[in-house]
Amino acid sequence: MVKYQTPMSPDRLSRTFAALADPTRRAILARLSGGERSVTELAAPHDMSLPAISKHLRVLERSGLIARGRNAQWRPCQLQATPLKDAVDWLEQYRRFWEESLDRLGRYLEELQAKPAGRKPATEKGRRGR
Amino acid sequence: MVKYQTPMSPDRLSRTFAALADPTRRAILARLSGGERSVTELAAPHDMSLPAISKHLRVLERSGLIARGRNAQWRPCQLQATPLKDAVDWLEQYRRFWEESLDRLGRYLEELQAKPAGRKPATEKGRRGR
DNA sequence: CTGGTACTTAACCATTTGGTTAAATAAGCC
DNA sequence: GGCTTATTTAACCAAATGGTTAAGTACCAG
Repeated sequence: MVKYQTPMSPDRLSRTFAALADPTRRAILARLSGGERSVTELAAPHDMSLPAISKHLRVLERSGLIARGRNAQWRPCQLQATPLKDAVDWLEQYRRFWEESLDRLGRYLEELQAKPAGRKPATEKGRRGR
Repeated sequence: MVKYQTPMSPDRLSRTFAALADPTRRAILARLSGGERSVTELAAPHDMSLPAISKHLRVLERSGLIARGRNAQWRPCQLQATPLKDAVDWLEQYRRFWEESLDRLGRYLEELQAKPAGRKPATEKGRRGR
C-alpha cells in the first residue's frame, strides 16, 4: 500500500529559512537593506535572466521577507522586518547552547596552548567512551 | 544556445539555512538541545520511516548542525554550535533594520490609539512617502 | 555461528526548485 | 494608436528534496 504524499504548504518559518538558503536571494536582501530597489536594479549584479530574478523575488515575497509596491512600470521591492526577527528569535533559543559550547572549546584550546606541545600521556588511552 | 547548469555545491551558510527550512529537522535539533540522542530516539516522535529520519540526519550533518559519533550499534547525534552561530551572525546584520522598522510600526499604532477612531483628517493625505 | 537490534543504502517516485527562452502584460511617451 | 521600458507568465528541463519499501551492514549477545 502506497501512502499519499500530501503536498503540505510549509509554515512561514520554514519558508523564511528556505528563502534564506540561496546566495542570490541573500544578496538581494543585502541590497535591499540600503532601501527600496526596482527589479532591474536588483537583477543588475547577477549573471542571470530577469525571469530568474523574478522567481527569486516571488520566493522572497511569499516568505514575507520583502513586499512589493507599484510605481508606474516599476515594482519597487522593500525589505520586511518580521520574518527576519522571527528567524533570529527561533535561533536565539540556542544561544545558551552555542555560547557554552564555544566557551568550552576556547578554554580547551587555551589549555593546550599552556602545555608544551607534543606531550602524549599514556594515561589518556581509551578514554573515548566518556 | 543552451547554457550549462553547473551543479555548484552550496556554501555552508546556504546548507545551514536549507537544513533549518524543515519542521522535522528543527524538531530534531530541539530534541538534541537536551543532549545526545540515538537515531531511534530522534525518530520516535515522528510519523515517518527510519530511512526518512536517516536522510534528515544526513542533511543536518552535511550542514554541520550535528555531528555523529559511534557507540556500539548506536550512532549518537550531537548538536553543533558553529553553524547556529554563523546563521545568527548573518541575521544580526539586519538587527538595526528590523528594530527601527518595528519601532516605527509601534509608534504608528500608538498614535492611532491616541486619536479617536474613525477620524479621517484631510491633512494626513499624501504623507505615506515620509 | 546465529539471531536480534540499530542504522544505512539502494532503488524508486512525485514534487519542488532554479534556471532557460519566448511570449504576454502594464505603464509611460510621442 | 504605436513604440519603449519594466516586469511577469508560460512552457520547458535538469537536478534536488522528501518520502516510500526492501535489502544490506555493523555490532552485541547467547
